[in-house]
Amino acid sequence: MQAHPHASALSPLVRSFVSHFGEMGSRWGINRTVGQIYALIFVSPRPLNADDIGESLEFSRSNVSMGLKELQAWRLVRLRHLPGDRREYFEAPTDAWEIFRTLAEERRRREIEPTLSMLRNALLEEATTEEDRIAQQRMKSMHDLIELMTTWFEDVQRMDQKTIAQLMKMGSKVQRLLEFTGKVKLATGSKTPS
Amino acid sequence: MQAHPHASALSPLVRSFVSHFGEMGSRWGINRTVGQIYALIFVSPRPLNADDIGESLEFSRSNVSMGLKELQAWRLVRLRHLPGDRREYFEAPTDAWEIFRTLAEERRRREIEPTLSMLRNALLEEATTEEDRIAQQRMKSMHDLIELMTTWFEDVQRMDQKTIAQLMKMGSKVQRLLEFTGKVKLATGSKTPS
DNA sequence: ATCAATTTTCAGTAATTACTGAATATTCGA
DNA sequence: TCGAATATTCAGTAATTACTGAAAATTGAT
Repeated sequence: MQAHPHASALSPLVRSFVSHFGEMGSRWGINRTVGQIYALIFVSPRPLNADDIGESLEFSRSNVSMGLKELQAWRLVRLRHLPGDRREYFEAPTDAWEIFRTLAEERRRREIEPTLSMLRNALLEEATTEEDRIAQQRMKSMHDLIELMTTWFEDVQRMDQKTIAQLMKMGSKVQRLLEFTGKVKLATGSKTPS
Repeated sequence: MQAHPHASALSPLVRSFVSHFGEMGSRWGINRTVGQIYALIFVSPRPLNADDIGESLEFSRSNVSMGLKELQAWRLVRLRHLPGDRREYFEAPTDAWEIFRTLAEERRRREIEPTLSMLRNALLEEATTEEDRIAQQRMKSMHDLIELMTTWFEDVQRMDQKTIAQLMKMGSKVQRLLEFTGKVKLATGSKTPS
């Protein structure tokens, strides 16, 4: 049932991780192949070259090449050279926060920004009919929420990891803190020093 | 250049909104058709039936039917009946926060939960090789981050909208508050009353 | 219970997207 | 500068996904 005998065997552990990312990738915009390549690089203890990948996953060389190109465009993998080897090797950042930030940024650039810009244009139009007025109202509330969230996200990204984690662990207890603050009246000299 | 003469004309405003959602939908898991149907319902001042939609967007009746089924599965539209009309009408929640929450929940259920569960299983395996040990380490950090974020998100979802908005508007100023708290030592009797 | 209105399903087809191998281009060491 | 090693492109094909029209199922009014 196993296809070719010459694939560098992946352990069952890695195999299942890789195949899950394949599935997930295709539920996403990313295709199955790309998901699998990423997963493989992510768990690999050393940088991999295109042949390693193609062999392990049994993809054609050209397919691997395209997949890597896409992963680089997403900034999820980076190119490296190993001394005394002409081939290109790839590795993925292992820090989960960093990965998350990269993904979020990239998605913002590709999906959120174009949407915001479309919405802004739509809101500049003069609505002539009642239908359009209502449509615009709804677009406005969508626009405002997206903008609020992205601004917030930018802010948060500037905080250091430990602080974010601390905040997240507090969860809704932050709320109480906020109420508390309402009473104390925080001295707001604003602005984070970059 | 306009295809068929009998489509209920959409205003340019609505048309561009709808088509943007089509594009975005296909970048997403959702397909173009479904994105457009959703956009149309979202901006419509009144509930729409399948024929309305098919006519406006020039999709076949069956395509609309499937699209609506998917949107219902995502809980992005809901079915309504108009008095004295046997047909099914659809409308979308207009509150942007509600939509966001629905989307987030649904995605969690479909994407995050299965991933967490795969990761948990992987972490239970006994790693026999060094490779597997390293792979597991990385999976663990991914697992922990996802879990932290989802738990946090659950917490936040329980807060009321106004509070969330308030918090988001503070952005990174929360950090200062947190530092401040460190000194005051907040009385933590924990747990939100459900 | 009947039947017209309405919705859903589904097999076939169209459109899109993914993948491959061969050809081309690039890179780097000698 | 040449040529072997390596990487990329691309036209053709395979696989997948989306869409349609016809048929079946469901619904609700009478």
